[in-house]
Amino acid sequence: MKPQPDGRKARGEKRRAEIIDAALRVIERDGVAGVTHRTVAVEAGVPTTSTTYHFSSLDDLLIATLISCARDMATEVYWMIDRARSRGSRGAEEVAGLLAEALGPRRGRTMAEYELYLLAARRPELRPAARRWLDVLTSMVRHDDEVAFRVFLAGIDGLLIQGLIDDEPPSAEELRPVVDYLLKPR
Amino acid sequence: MKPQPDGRKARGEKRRAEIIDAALRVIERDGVAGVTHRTVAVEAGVPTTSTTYHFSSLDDLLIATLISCARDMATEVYWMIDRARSRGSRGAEEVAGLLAEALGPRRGRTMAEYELYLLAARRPELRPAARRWLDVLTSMVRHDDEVAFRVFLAGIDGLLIQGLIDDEPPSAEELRPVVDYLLKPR
DNA sequence: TTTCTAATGGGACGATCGTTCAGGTAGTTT
DNA sequence: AAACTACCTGAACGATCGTCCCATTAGAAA
Repeated sequence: MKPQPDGRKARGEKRRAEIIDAALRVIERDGVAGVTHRTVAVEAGVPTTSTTYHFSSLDDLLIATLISCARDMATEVYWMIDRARSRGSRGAEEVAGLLAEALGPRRGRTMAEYELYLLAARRPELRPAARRWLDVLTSMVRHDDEVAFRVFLAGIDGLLIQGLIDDEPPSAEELRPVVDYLLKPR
Repeated sequence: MKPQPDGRKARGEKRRAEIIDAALRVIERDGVAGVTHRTVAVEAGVPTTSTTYHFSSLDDLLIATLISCARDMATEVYWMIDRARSRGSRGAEEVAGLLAEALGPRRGRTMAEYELYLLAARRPELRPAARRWLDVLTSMVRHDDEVAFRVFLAGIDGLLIQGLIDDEPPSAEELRPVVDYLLKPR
């Protein structure tokens, strides 16, 4: 890694990243429907033409944003598993806590993630990104029971998407027995 | 029920229903993002102003469409349970078949349903509609085990949304063991 | 028949959209 | 120094958007 290959490119990539961050905030707040060159530019505090310069089209910006979101999600899953292992836990408490957090303070982010799901349903090129956190989980944990593991993955997604349409987000305590059931071997 | 209270209103409501049907087809094909007064009007074969006459705003049209979609979904769930009961089945085969159908021939409709979910996540007034099929299921089946039932509901949703980002839709045979696991008492 | 009302549809207005362009700035290379 | 390149940005273009206006049609009520 060279420290300064090109100061101009470094600044450019930094701004590009800032635009992606701003776009993600717009998605969290208003959904994919709220993403325009102008709303993202205002959110990022840059002129409108800056978003068209760094992304060849609005679609490019949207795809880059959701892929970035998916990478963050996969990273979080990775560290959650790592944390649970270091405690020698089976993970039920960690999973219930993460779900409650995803449906509470991080609700906007969770909605953005499911908008990625739906976008990936219509655009095959986004599917690897949308499956990323599933792949991380699949590759990290031991599969004693293939079917039980698939049920676990589906259960997580179902609890999240159903939690999004609850009138108020469920607490970790409410989710705990369901997660326990999902993780309990038989 | 009077046969003809007003011929004009009858025609009006018929056209209103046709517009909703057209809007649903647009959502299935292009997603909520593809819904505009003009695209829906073209799909329905009516002039643009007709959609603005029957719906006070585009938002009203979108909401009416997704509520209609949710009602259809609830009706289907109702009859699926009824059919399974009349066969004396526990429903595993019916559920697996319904999932495969939802992810295969009826993929567009399924995507539309999950766009309703996400819209409901942002608009509390849509949540009762989005929860409707869950409520139908909850009210119709016996709850021996509350937690197991919640796992079942979450599992269905998770299998559907994950099936939407598979490269090719899973078959009923592939889904069967997972559904069996979800339904098996313990 | 006359009057009233709901539905219809052609046309257009202002707003906002994605995108382009051309000039300007600043860091890199020769 | 000059030449080059990458980034930046104000301004504007054409397309499309939601919505409104107003004349017309047709069924209901008088």
